[in-house]
Formats: sequence, C-alpha cells, structure tokens
Amino acid sequence: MTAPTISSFNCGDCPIRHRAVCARCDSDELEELDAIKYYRTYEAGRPIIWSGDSMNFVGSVVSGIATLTQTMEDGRTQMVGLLLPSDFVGRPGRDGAAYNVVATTEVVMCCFRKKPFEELMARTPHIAHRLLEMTLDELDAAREWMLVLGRKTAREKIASLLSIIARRDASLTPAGAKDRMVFDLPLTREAMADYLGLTLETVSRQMSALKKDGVIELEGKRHVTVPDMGRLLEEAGDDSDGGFLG
Amino acid sequence: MTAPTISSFNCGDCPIRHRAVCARCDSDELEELDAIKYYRTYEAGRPIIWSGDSMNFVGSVVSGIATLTQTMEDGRTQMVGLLLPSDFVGRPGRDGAAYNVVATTEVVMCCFRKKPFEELMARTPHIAHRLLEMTLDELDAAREWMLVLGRKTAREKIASLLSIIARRDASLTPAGAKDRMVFDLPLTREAMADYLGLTLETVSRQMSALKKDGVIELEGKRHVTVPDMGRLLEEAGDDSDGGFLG
DNA sequence: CGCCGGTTTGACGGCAATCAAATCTAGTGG
DNA sequence: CCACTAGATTTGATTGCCGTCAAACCGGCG
Repeated sequence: MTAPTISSFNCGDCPIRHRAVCARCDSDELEELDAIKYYRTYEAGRPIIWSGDSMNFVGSVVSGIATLTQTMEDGRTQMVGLLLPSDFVGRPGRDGAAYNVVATTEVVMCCFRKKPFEELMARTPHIAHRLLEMTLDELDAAREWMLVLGRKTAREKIASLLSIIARRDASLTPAGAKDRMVFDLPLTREAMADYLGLTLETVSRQMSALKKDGVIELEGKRHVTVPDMGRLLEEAGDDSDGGFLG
Repeated sequence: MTAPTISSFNCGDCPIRHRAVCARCDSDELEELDAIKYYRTYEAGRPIIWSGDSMNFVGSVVSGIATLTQTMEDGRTQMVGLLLPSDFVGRPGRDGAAYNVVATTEVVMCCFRKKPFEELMARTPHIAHRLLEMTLDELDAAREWMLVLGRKTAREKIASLLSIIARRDASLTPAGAKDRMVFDLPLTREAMADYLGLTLETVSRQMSALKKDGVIELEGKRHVTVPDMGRLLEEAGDDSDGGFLG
C-alpha cells in the first residue's frame, strides 16, 4: 500500500542536479546534503502533504508532476502551483503545511529531514541563495497567474495554460521547431479547471472551440499539437512573442 | 515637479527597522547599508518603476502605500501586490522590472543602489535570509490571492479584501478590540477592482450591499467600520476565525 | 459485456460586465 | 462665500459569458 522507498543514488547522476535547490553546491556541500537525504516515491493520485499537517521534511521533486492546491470549506478548489522536476516543496522555518500537495503522476521526491536541512541552510549560502532565487521565480509565476485568473476570458485562460506547458516542454527538449509544438497534457480537465478558476465543462468547451478553430489539434484527450505557436500566444492575449520566441 | 529627497536619518530611528530587509542586521551591517542608501519621496499617483525599465536600485517602502500591477496590451489591469511600509521592491539579480509600481499615497522609499546591495547581500547572510523569509511570505500571500481571484464571488472578494486590510491595520495597532474594527481604505474603487479582478461598478455595488446588510458601515467613501469581524470573515468564505482571532 | 471515470455536448439561468446617467466630493476661481 | 468643474462613486438597464444541471459518449478494464 505504502509507496516504496527507492534506493539512494549518487547526486552526481541526479537528473535535477543543476536546477534544484542544490544546484550551486560544491561536492563538500553535496556530501552534507547526501547525509540527510532520502528518496520517496508516491503513486499517481496520492497525497504527498495535506494542508495543516506538520511537515517533518522538505525536498525536491526528482521526477513526475504534483499539484499545490487550496480549498474552501464548501469544496471549491484552486490550484496555486504546479510542481515539476527540480521544484522545491516545503517552507524552511515553518511547521504546518499551507497547501495540499498531490501527486498527479508517479512522483519521486528527494527529501531532507527538516531540522538538519534548516541548520545546513543557515551555514550554507549556496543553498540559501539558490532557494531565494527559486522562490523569486515562483513568486513571479504566481503573479503572472494572478493576471490570468483575474482578467482573462475562459478561452484566453486555456490558451495561456497550453502555452505555459508548451514553453516548459520546450525548455526540456533541446531547441527544436519553434513554430509547431507537440506535447502531452499532464492534467485532467478537472485539474485544468482548478488551475484556471473555471469549471471542467467550460474547459472542455474551450478546448473543443480551439480545436475547431485550428489553434490546436487533439489526438485522444491528452495529446496536443500546436501548429502555430504564435497563434496560440495571440489567443492567450500575450504580446505576440511573450518572450517565447526570438 | 520632481519629488524632493528627504534628508537621511538614522537607521536606529527608522520606523521599519525591525520588519524590513534589514531587520536582522547588526550595527556593523547597518552601517554598510547606510553607506549605500538614500531616501526618495514619490507623490501620490506617481509611478515609482515602470514595467520593462531597467532598475538601478532596490529598496524598502518606509511609509505610504504603493501598488504592483500588470497590464495587458488592451489595457486590462491586474494588481499583483500591495506594498506597505517595510515591503521590499525590486529583484536582486535581475535588471528589468517585471511590474508597474505606482505610489497610491505619498511614498517614502529607502533605496539601495542595486550593484552594491547585491554584493553586500552576497556576503551578509542576515540580509539574504531575511529577504528569503519576506519572499516566502509574499509567495504565500500571492497564492492566497489566487484562491480569491479564481474561486470567490464578487461579494466574497470584497469581504476578503476588507478583512485583509483590517488584519493589517490590526497588526500595526496594538491589540485592541477584536470584534469591532475601524480603518480607512487606502484604495480607490478602481484600485480595489484591479486587485479583485472585478469592474469598479461591481465593487461599488457590493460595497453598497455589504453596507445595506450591516456587515460594514461607511462614513464618506473611505472610512470603514466593521461592527463584527467574525461576520465579515464568514462573508469572505474563510473559516470562521481565519487565523485572525484567538 | 457492462461498469466506471473522464470527457463532451446541450439547455438554461444567474452573476458580473457593459453601457449609460445621476450623484457626490473636493478643489478652483470669481 | 458660492457657483462651477473634474474626478470619483453610485445607481440603473441590459447583455453575455460562464456556471449549473443533465445526459450522452468514450476508452479501459475486470
């Protein structure tokens, strides 16, 4: 029932070595981190952390995708973050979790016991600086998302989400075609709705509309082809390039 | 025409000494900051920074209120942050500003030239840690706001904004009556609308409705009395206490 | 084959946006 | 001191987008 613990592997071979909170660490620092780290795997759909629970670890997503959500008492749900490989989970210096974290796909986490991590961070500027940098990036992303949530139409919201996912895929894939893009949606329609502040019916309708208008092509429910990225960005209401091309 | 530069004063007497980015600094560190700081005053309504401009300083709001906004080409505007005394402006390590920063009231900023500040931060963990802490707080606030923008009704949005402003006032005012609260709105109806992802007409209507229903009392347009804070929090859709009372 | 979760599509209604006009408030100058 | 003006706010009438409720569809799996 419980997710298995995978065997430790070497930080040098870690797929997120150069992007996670440990990105700036030298080999000595890495050794210290290694001493307090352990891996843990969560099955798709399983909660990783529940809002309000006290957390005894922080850590990085090594592989897979997880969501950060907030809910109201009556069940209304808003996603407030999407966690991808290298993203950091948990807040040093705070005990209780502020959000629900749920594995969307199978997720492997590199966990650090919280106390030792905090102590290590206090004497290791490389870690603290990297964490600051990552937090500032997340803050920017959250603020960009506030514009989407507050001011964009349903159609623009969907286009915004698709372009963000496409951009992210592009950053992993070595520079390929900028015009045509192909990717798999890592989210259900309901998760997309929770991300965008819509209902799943509206998400479905707008996906169909974008397909009908030739902005996207769909194979099955999840496999998306964007024939013209510029067109998608226009639909998202961003400037024609959005810092994406050129 | 140009805002006057006020004369420097001693950090020891600074009203935000214990809450700003310098909160953890000892007297030596304060002296180093003092060497690169200067004060600057902006009149109400004046832009402090324009999105895309390159910034040659970072700094703290000493007094007054400023807004952080994003806009789309067609003019749709979303506020993404409200800057109060002690809040930090600017991002170390980045040249261009990502948002518009506008003074809502007269604002006094304690500015640091960016390069020297970055260098100082690199060798002063007290500053880096405090900035991380403040950034994490802002990230939490932004995520809380995403729930408001994405999932709350107009009435709940207004109640949420009022309770946030009330809470903030309470944190300044020494613990007074928790039940009844009185404060002045620092924002116009339009700014409230930009914060909440609404139109100013809807803001006005909902303010009138909350007044009619006895949730708030208004004296003039800006002076608000909340007779029962618990009631307001209910209207905001938060748990009955919202971490505010008790 | 039949169930089940995820998804699509349809019909309808409501909440907030839009368009428009009245009212209030604070300056300004006569 | 008061009329006048500009900006902020309130209020009203109407529209339309998106949410709600409901039913059909689809693919996968026991």
